[in-house]
Amino acid sequence: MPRPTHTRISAVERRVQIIAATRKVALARGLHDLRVADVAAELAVSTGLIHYHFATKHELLEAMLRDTAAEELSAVMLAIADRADPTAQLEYMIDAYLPSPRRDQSWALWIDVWGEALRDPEIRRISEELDDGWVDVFAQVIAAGVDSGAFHSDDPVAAAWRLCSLLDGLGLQVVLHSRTMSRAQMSAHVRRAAELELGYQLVGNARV
Amino acid sequence: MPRPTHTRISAVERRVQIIAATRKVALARGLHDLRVADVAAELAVSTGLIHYHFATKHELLEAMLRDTAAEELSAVMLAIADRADPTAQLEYMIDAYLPSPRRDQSWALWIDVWGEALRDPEIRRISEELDDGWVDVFAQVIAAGVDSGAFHSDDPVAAAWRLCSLLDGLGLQVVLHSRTMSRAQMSAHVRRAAELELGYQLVGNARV
DNA sequence: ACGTATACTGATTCACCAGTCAGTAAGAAG
DNA sequence: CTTCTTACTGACTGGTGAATCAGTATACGT
Repeated sequence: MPRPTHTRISAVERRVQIIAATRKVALARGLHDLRVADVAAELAVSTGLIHYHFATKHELLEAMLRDTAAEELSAVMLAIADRADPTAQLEYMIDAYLPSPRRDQSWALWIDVWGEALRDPEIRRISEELDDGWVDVFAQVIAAGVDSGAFHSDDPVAAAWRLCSLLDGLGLQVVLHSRTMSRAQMSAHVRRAAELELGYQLVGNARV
Repeated sequence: MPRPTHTRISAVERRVQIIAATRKVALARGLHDLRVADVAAELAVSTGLIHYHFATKHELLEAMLRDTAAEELSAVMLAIADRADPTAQLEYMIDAYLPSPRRDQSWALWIDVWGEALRDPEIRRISEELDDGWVDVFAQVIAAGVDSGAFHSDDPVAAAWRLCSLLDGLGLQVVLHSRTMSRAQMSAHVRRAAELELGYQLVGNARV
């Protein structure tokens, strides 16, 4: 004799709630260890409710990742729009990409996503769009810098791919093997690579 | 009334067999989807036998990854020793790192390992040692090239970390999003980065 | 007030798979 | 040959967690 005890809210509102809770659990426990029951517990609702709104766990994760990726991208783009100077924009983007105590969970999430993406076309698509998004923004900033004479590059898009990929590879080291590489070392490496790539000195580039 | 029907072999031999079978299954099905039963099936033995030699699945994976990492590293080092010229050595290493139809499975394996390493200190250790190993070899080759005047770099180890991390980041794109980046594009990116980093022209560096 | 669409419950089902264990035989040692 | 160690079997157990579903209450429209 099951009986609902909780507040009824509209389906759209509930979906938003559930996605937020899913993100919270995924960041805390990791994508791999996330159980539908955890998400339900987070909202103090039944597991049945989660499945009422999302047919499968896979669908739930997909929605949450899509949402998170879009949010991350729009946050960077918004922050970039606030700055006029390409130099300041590049500085900001590099800082925003670096792992940090506050962002380590998010890095871990996307590293898990890479593994998931190997097996799952939908997830692969989401990860691809996020990567493309970052590269686009980097490329725009670099192109603007080339126009203003602050940087030079004969191919801003290619330079953006190299910078982004370097950030991915280095970030992986920092998150996985913090003993081997610190955030400060990573920062120095990226700044050095940006110097070489864009013929430009970023501030605060301590030697490794 | 269980009864053994198969050839008895020594424990050491069997362990080697099982590790090889585990690697095969992991490459084919992915680390994530590997079941102990698959490994047993691969050798046409019982699941009990696997657990007789490896107490847990985790122990089995650990042994297999340790083995695989060591093998990969010694293969590169051997190939490097065959070449006297630092330029040829660097060429070879970059080619060996690039994903290819033959190596895609191995890339997928290590990408899965990154995710696993997030949660597992032992696996993290193995991945760390492999990465350190590659960087060591790169650093030695670069240092040799600096001595011979072929490259210049004021910090071969740092340059090696940047090259290796770039390779990881780009390889990820190729394996995950082959539509976005091809092996040829990756190759061009790496060669371009090596040029910038080492002040040196590698052969065959087509523009992207 | 009444009916109906819809949000929600939670016990249950179902499948999966690592790890166990009692029993069995090969082959080395004496 | 007998004994004893060691490799090996395969049915079974136990834990896990996604997904189901019959039943229940709420809110909204009429």
